[in-house]
Amino acid sequence: MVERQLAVEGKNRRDIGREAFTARVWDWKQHYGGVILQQMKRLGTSVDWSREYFTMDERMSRAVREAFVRLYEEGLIYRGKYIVNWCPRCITAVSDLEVVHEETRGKIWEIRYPVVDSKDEYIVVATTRPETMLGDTAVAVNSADERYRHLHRKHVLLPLMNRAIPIITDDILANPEFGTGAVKVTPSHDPNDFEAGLRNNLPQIEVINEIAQMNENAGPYKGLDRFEARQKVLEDLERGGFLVGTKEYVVPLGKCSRCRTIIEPRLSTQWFVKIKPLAERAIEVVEKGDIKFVPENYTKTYFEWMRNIYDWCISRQLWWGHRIPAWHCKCGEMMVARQAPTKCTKCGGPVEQDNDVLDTWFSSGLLPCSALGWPDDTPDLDAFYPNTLLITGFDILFFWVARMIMMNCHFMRGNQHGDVPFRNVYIHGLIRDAERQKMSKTKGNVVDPIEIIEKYGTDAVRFTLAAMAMPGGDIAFSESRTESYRAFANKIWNAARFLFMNVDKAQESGLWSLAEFKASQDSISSKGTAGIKETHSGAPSFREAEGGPKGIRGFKAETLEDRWILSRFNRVAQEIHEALEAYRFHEAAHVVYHFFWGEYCDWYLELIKPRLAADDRDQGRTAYENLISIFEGALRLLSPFMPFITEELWHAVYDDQAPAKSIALVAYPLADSAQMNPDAETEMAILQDLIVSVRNIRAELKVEPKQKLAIEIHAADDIRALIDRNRGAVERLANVEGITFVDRSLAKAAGARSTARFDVRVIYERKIDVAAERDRLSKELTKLTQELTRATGQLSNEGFLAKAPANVIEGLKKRKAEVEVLVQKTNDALCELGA
RNA sequence: GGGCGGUUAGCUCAGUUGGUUAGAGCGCCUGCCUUACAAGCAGGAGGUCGCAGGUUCGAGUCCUGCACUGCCCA
Repeated sequence: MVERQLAVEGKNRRDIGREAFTARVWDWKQHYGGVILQQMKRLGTSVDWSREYFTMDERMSRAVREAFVRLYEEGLIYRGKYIVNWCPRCITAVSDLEVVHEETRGKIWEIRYPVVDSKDEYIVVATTRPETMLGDTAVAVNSADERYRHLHRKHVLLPLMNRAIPIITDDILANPEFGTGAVKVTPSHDPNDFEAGLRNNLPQIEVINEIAQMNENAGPYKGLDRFEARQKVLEDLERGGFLVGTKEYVVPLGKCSRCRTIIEPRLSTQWFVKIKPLAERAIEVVEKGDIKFVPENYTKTYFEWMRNIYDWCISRQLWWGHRIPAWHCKCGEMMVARQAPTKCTKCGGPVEQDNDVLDTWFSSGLLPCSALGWPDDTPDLDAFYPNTLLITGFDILFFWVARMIMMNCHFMRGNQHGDVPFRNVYIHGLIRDAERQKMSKTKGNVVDPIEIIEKYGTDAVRFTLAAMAMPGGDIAFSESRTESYRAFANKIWNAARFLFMNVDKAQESGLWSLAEFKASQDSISSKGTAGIKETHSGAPSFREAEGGPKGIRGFKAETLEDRWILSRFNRVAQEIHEALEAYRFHEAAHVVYHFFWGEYCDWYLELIKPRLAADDRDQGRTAYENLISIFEGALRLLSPFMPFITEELWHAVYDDQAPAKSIALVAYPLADSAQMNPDAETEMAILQDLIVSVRNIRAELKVEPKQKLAIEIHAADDIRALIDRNRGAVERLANVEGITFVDRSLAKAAGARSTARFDVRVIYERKIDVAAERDRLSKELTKLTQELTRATGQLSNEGFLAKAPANVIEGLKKRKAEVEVLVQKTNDALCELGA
C-alpha cells in the first residue's frame, strides 16, 4: 500500500531508501492499524485488549529470531540458489502461494533447431516464451521416442545464438504424446527445466535480469524488456527461417498476487524451510484428531496440500519485515545468530546483515505461541496453550493455518498440555461483495463495515453475519437481510418500550416495581459467570456456565400462556446451546429470532396485556414478574448477537442496578428441563390454530376489521374445556364476541374451518365466495388425499412396520387418523357447496 | 489436468446422523395508522428439491452417471 502511495508521487522505494521507506510504513501502520482497531471496537468484538501485540514488536521479533536460528541449527532452514517465482515489479521472490494463475489467450510458436553435423535435419520445439530460448542449454526428448533415437548424444545449434547445445533424454520433461515430443530446456527461466537441468547437469544461463530485461548473456538483445525481446526474437527467427508455425493457445500465466505483474521464474539465492519433516507432524495431529476443522471437509483439502508440499521460500527482497538474522563477512563466512555479531567469527572482519526480510507468514506462523510469550516459559503460555479455537477464512488455510500448525507443533513439542497450537479451527465463509467478488485491500472493493454499521447499526450487522454464517458457505453481503435485522432490533426496542411503559404505570400505582424483579434475580449473578476461564480440554467456554442457574427465576406459571412461554424459552435455550456448540451460528440466530418475535412478541405480549391491568393485585404482579423475567432471559440469549441493544435494555431492566457490569459477564441462559412443558405447548398450538382459523375465515369473508363476530365451535370435551378456559384470549385475539359450543359437526357449514381437533364457524350473514371456497377446498382435498394414500400405503407395508422405529410408526398412525378426519370434513364441505 | 463444493419458492439462501405436512428473509397479492412497534399487524399466493438411474419399508438427505456452475491447486 505504501508503495502504491509512492507510485502516485512518482517515486519507488529505491528512490527514498530503506530507512525512509520503513519510516513511511510505520506511519501507515500507525494510521491504519488504528482504523482496524476502531472497526473491531465498533463491531463490538470481545477481545482482551491488554494482550494486544503487533507483528513488528520487539517481543515478536525475538520469537522470530529464535525460531529462525533453531530451525537453521536443526538443518531445517537452508540457503541456496534456486529457481523462484520472481516479481520484476516488486523486485522480490514470492512464494508459490503468492502466485495467482490465470488462463490467458496467447500463442505457441514452433521453432526449428538445426542438428549439428547433419544436413537439413531439424528438431522442432514449441514454446510460449520464445525469448527464453536465448538461455537454452539443451533440447530434451523422451528416451522411448523412436523419432529421435538416432539423435541421442548429438547436438543442435541454437538459432540466433549459434551455440551448440546437447540433445538429452529426459522422460519426465519430454512427453512423446505432446507436440513434437521435443522440448527446449531453459534451466534458468522455467521451474520444470530447472529440475531437468539439475538431473542432467546442464549449465544455467540467465538471460533475464531482476527487472525483466534481457541481460548481457542475451547478446544483441541485451537491455530489451522481456516482451520487446520476444518480438525481436520472433522477427529474427522468422528472417532466419527458423519459425515453423504459430498457434493460438491458452497460456496459464502466473501473476503476482500483490501487483498482478507477470511472474518471471528466475534463479536467485534464497532462504528455504525444509518443510517435509514439519509437514509430517502437522498431518499427524489432524489425522489423530488433536486438531479438528469445522466444517470438517476442509480436513481433506488440508491433507491434499500438506502431502504435496514443497519447500517454503521464506526470504523476500523487501524492506519491510523481520530481517533475516544472518550476517555476512567479506571473507565469505556467514553467521546465523540470535544476537547481531560485531565481527566475523572466522576472520574478525566487519559483518553486514543479510538484506532480505522474512515472508510475513513466517512470523504469523509463530503466533499461537509467540503471542503468549514464547520462547519464554510464561504463565500465559502455560495457561492458554494450546488455544481452544482458531477462527479464520479458508483463503489463508495454507498461508497461515497450516504454517501455524507446522511451526507450533515443532517448537512446542513436549509441551505438557500438548504441542498443537489450537484444538479447533472454525473456518467461516468469506463475505463477498454484491457481485460475489472476494473483497481485498488491493482490489479496493472492500465494504467498510463502519459504513454498513452507520446505516443499520452494529447489532443488525452482527445478526446478519451470524444468521448467514452457515458453515462452508460464503456470504454475499445482502443489505436486504441487514435491513430485516435492523427491523428486528427495532422490534426489540419497541417491545421494551411497551414493557417499560407499563412498568412505569405499575410503579406509580404501587403495584409492582423493577426492584422486585431485581430481588427475585439476585441469585443469578452470584453463581457462574459465563466462563472466560479456559480449560485445556478445549471445550467451548460457555460450558463453564453449566454449574450456574438454569431456566428462568422468579417466574410463576399460572396460566396456559405462562406455562407455554416458559417451556418455549427453555427449549429455545437448549436449541441455541446445541447450535452454538456445533458452531451452527445461523441456526442459533434463527431460533432466537423466531422466539423473540414470533412467540414472545406476537403471542405472549398480546396474551398478557389484560393481566397487566387486572384488578387482582396478585395476578397483576405475577404478570409483570413473568413478562420481565422472560424478557431478561431473552436479552441474555440475544446478547452475543446484538451486544449493544441488549446491554442497554438489560441495565434498564435492572433499573441501572444490574448485578454485573455487563450483560456479557452474566451466565448465558441454560435450559431447565423441569420448566419444559410439552402439554402446554400442544394446548397452546391448538389455541393458536383456532385463533388463526377464525382470522382466516374473517379475511375470506372480508369482515370489517372492527366488527366483532360470534363463533360456534364443535370439539371433543377436553378441547372444549381448553378453549373455555381461554375464552378471553380467543375473543380478544380473534376479534370475537361470543363463543358457543355445539354438538353437531360444522364441517358442512358455510364460513367454517375444520381441523383434526375442532370445527369452527363464524356467524356472519354475508355469502361466501362459493367458487373461491370450492377452489380452496378441492386443492386441500387433493393434498390430503395424497397424504392419506401415502400414509395408508406405508402403514400396510410390512417392511415399514418391521423396520421403522416405533415412534415414527406411532406418529404416522396418529397423523393418518387426523388426515382421515380431515378428508371426511373437507369432502362434506365440498358436498355442501354443491361440488 | 487433479481436488473440493454448489444446483430447493420470483430473488438470496436454510434444511446435522435417511423418517410424519420441505422452511426463513426479501419481494409479490389482500386488508388494516387495532394507544409497543407502518422498520408494524392480520391473512394469502408461490416449490415435479438440476436431469436420469440405483440402494431402501421410506430419499431434498445415501450411491452412480450426466448437465450447468463456482472455487482451490497444478
